[in-house]
Amino acid sequence: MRAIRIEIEVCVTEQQGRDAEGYDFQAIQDRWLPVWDELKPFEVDTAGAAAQSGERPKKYVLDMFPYPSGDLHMGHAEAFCFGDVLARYWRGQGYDVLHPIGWDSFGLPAENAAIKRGVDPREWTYANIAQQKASFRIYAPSFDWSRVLHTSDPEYYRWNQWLFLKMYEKGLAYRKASWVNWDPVDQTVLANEQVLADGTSERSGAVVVKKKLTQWYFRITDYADRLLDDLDALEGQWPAKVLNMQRNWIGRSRGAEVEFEIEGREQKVPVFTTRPDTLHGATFMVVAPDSDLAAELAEGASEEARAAFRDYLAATQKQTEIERQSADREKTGVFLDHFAVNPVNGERIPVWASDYVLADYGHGAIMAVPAHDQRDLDFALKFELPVRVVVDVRDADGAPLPDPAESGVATAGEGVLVNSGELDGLPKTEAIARAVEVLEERGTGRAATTYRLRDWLISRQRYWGTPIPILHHENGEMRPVDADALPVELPASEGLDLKPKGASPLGAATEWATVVDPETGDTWTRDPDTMDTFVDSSWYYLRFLSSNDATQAFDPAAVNAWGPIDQYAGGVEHAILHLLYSRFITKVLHDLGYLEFDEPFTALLNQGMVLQDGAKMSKSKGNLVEFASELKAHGADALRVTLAFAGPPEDDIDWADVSVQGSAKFLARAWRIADDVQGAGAPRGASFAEGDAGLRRATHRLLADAPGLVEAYKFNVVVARLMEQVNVTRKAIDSGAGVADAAVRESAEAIAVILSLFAPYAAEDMWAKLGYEPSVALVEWPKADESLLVEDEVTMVVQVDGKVRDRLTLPASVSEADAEAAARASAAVQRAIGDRQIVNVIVRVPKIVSIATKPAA
RNA sequence: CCCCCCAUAGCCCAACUGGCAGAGGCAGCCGACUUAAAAUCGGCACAGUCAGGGUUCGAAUCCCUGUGGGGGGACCA
Repeated sequence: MRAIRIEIEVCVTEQQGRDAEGYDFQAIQDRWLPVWDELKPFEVDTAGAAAQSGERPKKYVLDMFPYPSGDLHMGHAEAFCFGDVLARYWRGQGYDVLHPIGWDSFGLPAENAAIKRGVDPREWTYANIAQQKASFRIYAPSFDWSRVLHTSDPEYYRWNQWLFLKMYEKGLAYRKASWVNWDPVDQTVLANEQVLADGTSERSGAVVVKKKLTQWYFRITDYADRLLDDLDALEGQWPAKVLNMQRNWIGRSRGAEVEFEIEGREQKVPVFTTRPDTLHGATFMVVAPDSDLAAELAEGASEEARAAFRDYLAATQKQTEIERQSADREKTGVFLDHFAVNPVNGERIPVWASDYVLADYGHGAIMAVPAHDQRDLDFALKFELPVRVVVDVRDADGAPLPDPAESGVATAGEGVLVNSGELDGLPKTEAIARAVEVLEERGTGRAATTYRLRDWLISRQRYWGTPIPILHHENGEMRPVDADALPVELPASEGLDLKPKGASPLGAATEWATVVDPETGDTWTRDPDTMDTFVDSSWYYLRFLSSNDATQAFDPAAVNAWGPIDQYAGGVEHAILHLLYSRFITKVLHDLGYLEFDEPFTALLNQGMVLQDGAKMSKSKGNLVEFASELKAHGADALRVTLAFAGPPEDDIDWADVSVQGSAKFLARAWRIADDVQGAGAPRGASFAEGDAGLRRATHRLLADAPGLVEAYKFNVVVARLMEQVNVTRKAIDSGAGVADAAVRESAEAIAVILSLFAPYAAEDMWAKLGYEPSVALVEWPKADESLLVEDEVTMVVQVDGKVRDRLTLPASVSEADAEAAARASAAVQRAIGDRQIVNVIVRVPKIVSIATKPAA
């Protein structure tokens, strides 16, 4: 294995040596990197009046900023390739493009690496950032390097703290005791969004357990409706998949809240249901065993019932999320020795506790309608509770479905209400509306909506994050850190035990944590938790407009002139997490008056993953393709072209399916055209008008089509079109118009300009060979000449009964009548028609004539 | 169980959104160059669009059903 690798490298080296006069990516990279370092072609002024006047069109193009866990990998290569194609494209269309870069540099990997190796998380983090910066420099995305930010810099996270305090002021940040997701490996709490569907942590992979803890939350549920409804406006601009995921995640459910009286209890119990129409079929009530209500009811129950409940609750809490979620579990539960009163018919119904009811959804209690809800039916059959049909549901043939009590299958479908008093005879939808009216009239219920979305748990019991700027008094009082005392800087990690142990390491930094009020002499203690790093990334895009501003989080004027992001690019793994949080914070900042817009990302491109042999690359699987070695072996251009050409950007790329050599070959062919023109071609500034018409048409067709293709993210097609253009230009040089023809120069220039989206080095070198100054990245695209696009002659197809029977060469401007006449005159067409009778002729000039026939009468 | 997306040459992928199934690449084959190979250059071949039904003069494209794959949600009331 080792030997083969060396041999290959030797081959490559020899090849480079031999091609010294030809295309040599290494020499080209070495030539242009220092020039670009000097030129800084992508720095933009966002603060000046001109930049904010809107006189020149702007585009804010952003790639999701990287986490500095080691060097860049192929995933980064792909993501930043696509974002850069778009940034470069808009520059070529005459836009002022802001394309910044930064690092999402707080987070657990740094801390875990620090624990493992006994180094400061800072050192590890900033060393990795330096390495990634160096790799980026060679990979050469068109970043504005003047506005780099790192979220772990105090100058950044001080504004994170500012944001937290703004949220706190508005009541959007609060502390509560609740059952939370606890990661037993990383020893910290997690937000709901960080727990995977299988109940494991998205970070550590550990099975998440539930703990009751007091934690900080952001009140994202206040924004649930807006976060859901505003997705509609992103339709077509965001991938359908992400919109679908966000909608599912927010999970709005409309129905009604019904008040049930419980015998022997003053307060009524509210219950959420999507089917208020089936209230007459509610034959029992179920409450979540871990809810306060269950505990309270058990308290007032018989000794026996109380004991049974205690055992049941203990058993429930021992289960992991995975056990709890496993499909078709046998229903379990205990009778709570209480009865509720059905508000519509006064019926006395038993109250049970069962773990199929969740404490934190709705009100933690349900009305059970076993006839029309499978879960309730399973429970009713297990514990021999009554089942009453209140909706007459029929099958497709109109026959009544079997009685659920007999069949064991609940009937949840459409039907007409029965046994339901005033609702009898109404179809389901109308019955729901009427039921809500009745409840409201009687004051026993109202229309209501619930959400799957939970408030965002933002505190973490770890070191490497933004300290929460809150002080605690021993009397339980809390107060925010004064704005002028920000940032609350992290204490040095030296001397702190960073090992996960369930409590924040900051709590042990006694000197740091203790604050004495100079006026009162009172002692306060700093909140020991740090913020979820998704807080950091929820607003970083605003900071880029003024990343060096020490006086404010962001400059509202600049942000409103340049925001929102016109084009965001990144991985689908953030479909919910980052994108939802960022949308939320943007809406909050909008409501606080800082932002004119309330959606952060106008258009979103999700790139797929880079796989190897059908599997995600990983060291443990041994299928890792190293970005650094690929970059060294093939150069930045060939890598970028390969990634862009592999397929639609949102599809996964299997590295086994693509050919970097193929891309290198294409680049060499493209480059040689400029080389040929430099040697013997038309001079710079030559008039193209006299050039070869056929080649010119191809060039202008490319210029006409490329913008639409780029804007539709069809980068693979643009590269294919460039390959085609290189092929026809080669042909023109070798066996056509010849290298001196002006059309060849025109084509070479167009290739260089469009190629610069994908292969900035090769394109820059071509541009220089064509006699121009750097940088090609700043050149506005030549416009397609419409007059060159029209063909004089076209091939028109004639179909008879759907089959192609002839192809006619006709003037492009042919009239419908002439086209039809020509079609009818064709011998092949006449043969196909034979003695059949023509019933219809459809003419679409200049493409097709379609003749429909029937047998002669 | 519910929702969303996808299926085109051996492989990766195009097809102006209803109008000749093929742009591009990989792999393959033939030829040129070479002592030979690699590289390079020139050329060739390859599928009727997952299956079935429907709408239409005309369907890869629209509709229905199914199969296969990917993703999301899910004891959510």
